[in-house]
Amino acid sequence: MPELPEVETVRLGLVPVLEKHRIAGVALHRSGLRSPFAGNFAATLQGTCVLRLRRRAKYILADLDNEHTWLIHLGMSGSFRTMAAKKTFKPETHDHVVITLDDGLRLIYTDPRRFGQMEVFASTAEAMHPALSKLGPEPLDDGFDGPALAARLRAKKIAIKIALLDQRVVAGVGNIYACEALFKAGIDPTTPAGSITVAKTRQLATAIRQVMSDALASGGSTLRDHRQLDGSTGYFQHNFAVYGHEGAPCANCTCKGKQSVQTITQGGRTTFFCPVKQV
DNA sequence: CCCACGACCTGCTGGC
DNA sequence: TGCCAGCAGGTCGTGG
Repeated sequence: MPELPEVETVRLGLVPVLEKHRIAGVALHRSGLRSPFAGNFAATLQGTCVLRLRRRAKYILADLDNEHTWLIHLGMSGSFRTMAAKKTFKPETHDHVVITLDDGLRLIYTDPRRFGQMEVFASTAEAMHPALSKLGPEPLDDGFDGPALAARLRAKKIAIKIALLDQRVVAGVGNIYACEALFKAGIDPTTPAGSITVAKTRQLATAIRQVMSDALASGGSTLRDHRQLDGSTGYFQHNFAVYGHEGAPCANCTCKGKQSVQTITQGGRTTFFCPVKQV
């Protein structure tokens, strides 16, 4: 599912469920997700209180009261739902992790494709964590602007679209929002990243921030799997200008529908763009 | 270091 | 109706 707006939407939904609550029980319904649950995963969570939920890039981080951090990545198809612990629970096929909270709520993690990730690590080791240590700037943080982005793109020869998917360049951007931001900024997705002008780089940074915050305000985008905890969908998918619109006139473009949205494959993923606006 | 590509998994869609 | 190729919001490892 999940790029920054979807992950942040899920985090916000988890806050009232987890923060200041004690984990009474952890049940694992298989040995792992993308990789096996590391050694003491369930035992380390068991009995701890969640102090705070944070997000970094596409990771949700829960600070526990035992000096450990619980890391969650939703992969492509991960989602959470809750149900009262009193109810009988019969796990469905892809319900992999079931957490019981001290207030009698049950939190269920479902992930059909199992590209997700869950682990616990000592909080002091966060700065050295392989998945977290190399991440680029958060696009919604104050410091993210044209120069900050330019510094990460400098000298790169790879296509800008591919660079935007690199989490070391900007954190939290995925295929949808990379396409949408490049459209908004009017940049050809195949442009070598390091050759984009200062002015265009500034527009791109602004476009990334705008797309991310607009999507967040809409609860993210639901193509298939993304759900809030109560099962409701995001609705930013209705505002896509180009993503998923191959052959259709792009929104608000100078081509006025005469040209249509086209697709190319970059890095094995589909890029949607307007050949008139994005030059 | 850079980059292209396949692997990891399941489910859905569209074409035949 | 059934089967199968192709594709899907992400990351990681390998090889050139």
